[in-house]
Amino acid sequence: MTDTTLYKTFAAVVEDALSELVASGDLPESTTFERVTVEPPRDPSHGDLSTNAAMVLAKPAKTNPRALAEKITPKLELHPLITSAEAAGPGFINIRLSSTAWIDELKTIDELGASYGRSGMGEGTKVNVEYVSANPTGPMHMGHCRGAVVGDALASLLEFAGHEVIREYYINDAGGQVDTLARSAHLRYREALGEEIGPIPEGLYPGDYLVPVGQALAHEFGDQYAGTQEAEWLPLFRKQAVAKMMDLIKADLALLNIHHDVFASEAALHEAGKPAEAEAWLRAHDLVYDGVLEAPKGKAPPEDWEPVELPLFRSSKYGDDQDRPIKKSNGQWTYFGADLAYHFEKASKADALIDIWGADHAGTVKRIRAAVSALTEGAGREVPFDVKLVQMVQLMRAGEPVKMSKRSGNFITIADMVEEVGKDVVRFTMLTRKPEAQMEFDFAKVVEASKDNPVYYVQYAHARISRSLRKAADEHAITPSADDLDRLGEDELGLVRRAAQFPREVEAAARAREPHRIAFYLYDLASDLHAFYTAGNKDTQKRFIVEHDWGLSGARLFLADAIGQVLRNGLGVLGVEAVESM
RNA sequence: GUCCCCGUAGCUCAGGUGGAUAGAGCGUCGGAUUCCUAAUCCGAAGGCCACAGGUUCGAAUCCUGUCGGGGACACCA
Repeated sequence: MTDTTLYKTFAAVVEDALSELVASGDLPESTTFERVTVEPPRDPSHGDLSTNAAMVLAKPAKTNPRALAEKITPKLELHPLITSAEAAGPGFINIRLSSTAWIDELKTIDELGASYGRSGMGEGTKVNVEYVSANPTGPMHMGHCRGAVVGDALASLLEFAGHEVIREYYINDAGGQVDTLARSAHLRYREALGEEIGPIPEGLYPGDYLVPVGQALAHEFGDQYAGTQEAEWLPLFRKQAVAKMMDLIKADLALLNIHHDVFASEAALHEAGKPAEAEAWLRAHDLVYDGVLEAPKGKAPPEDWEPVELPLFRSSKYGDDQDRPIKKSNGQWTYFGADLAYHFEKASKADALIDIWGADHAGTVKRIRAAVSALTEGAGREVPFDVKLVQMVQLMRAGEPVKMSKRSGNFITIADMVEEVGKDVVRFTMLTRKPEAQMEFDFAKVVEASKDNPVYYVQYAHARISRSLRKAADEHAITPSADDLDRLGEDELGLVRRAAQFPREVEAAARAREPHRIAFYLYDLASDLHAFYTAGNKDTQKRFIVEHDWGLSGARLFLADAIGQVLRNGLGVLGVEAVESM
């Protein structure tokens, strides 16, 4: 993809000027431009663009920033679209662009359309984003929601920034909690066959969502497993119940418009012998050894604690606090043992890995990071691994915390939530905070005070544009036109300036892997649009549609159309609908 | 005790991987609506960027320590 967007164009212009100074001997041969930035200054009165080049390069050039800046500015001013370049403050170079530059950018937005903001930055490298990965023991509840949305938006963002993305879900279908699920399902199965089961015993899942599972099992198998030994039905019921739970979970995710490409099964990983393979390799490289596990740190060790010899992975060699067991004393794999093999599997099919985890798993980051380093390094192809920890959402209702307990079966599901406030509100709200910060989500606020909700604010901006375009077409037969764009004034170009930052925001957000930045950017863009629009309430000459001045109207509608396009593109990345009317 | 995250306006939060005078929303106060639907806009007040050192031309941002909040420290998943 060619870099046709404005900021990139002028970054190149600055670099060309610097290269000339290298050629003329004003800058040393060894000069690199890595630290040189070209960006819009915070304070718009400083111009359209600002570069720190003189400040960054003064030291190697053995001069002071102002003097160096004086050498750079004349070269910049030769460019036809630069009206002025001057040294300011401690050595910034402030650049002003001719309005033609912004009008060109406006045309670029129109030309690129849905691709405006798309970047080639990722160079097609393959990133695996694993998110949600909720245990298949029940429907999705609020605790999963934030990670699901953040992961999904991040995946879209990386795609938009030029990566190939694999959206993956890891099904923990091998552990003890699946036995509990199977037993709970079996109870419901007996219930469906007409047995009186009474209250759900302690230790089983009480939720109603298992009732239809029991019915389905009764329908499929009749009473053949009703009175038999557990060993006869357990494996079957595990499989069946997990499959049913995954159907439930997929349906819940679909409500948020989240769809994974790959569902990886932990049980399948075991069947394929992957953990054993990893262990063999690690043992051969002295990264797994038989040793005694340290007693748990902190307060008192558990009462039944006794030292046992277990196969341990040398995660401490990679920065973890201690070595971690990959197998239990009963010979089964630990969760970590499987997870290690799982990540190695993923790494073999991608150039980079990202996991989205709940913050309560923070303690296991180091060991997995260690395992990925050890295994991918050993395989001769180190794969970068990044974990995004998503903090808990404190669910509130009118200022009061909403208590949730999975044990009692009393929890707010994603389905409840989407039904109550809508998909777009859930998604956008989850993205209006950086993920590693704790957040509150108050139903009452989000629903009742909906007009104060940022998602409506942004959507309304888009709706206003759509409405204006419709009205112009229906009532005046006017459509956007590029013919008179030179009649656009400073107010209009201000909107273009903001819109032109979208590609930069996309790249910055993708680099930092922080989709929430797009949400904040869209809010700012919407704010500019609303301000512009409202100015037309008082002064009819400032409206998109100016009666009897169809040339100016066409140009303003062209602008409106372009802003709408950027809003659509940004909302698209976040998976939020750009509505036509509200 | 160890590790991770957080600490910015009264409240909820941004702050582009070191830049110029720290920004929004809500709330408070004062304005704008015979409308391209105000789910909007304009203005005012409100700050020791937790605290103390350090790094450098320059720090809310990076480093160290202290304090405060949250979370994790099992062969669970």
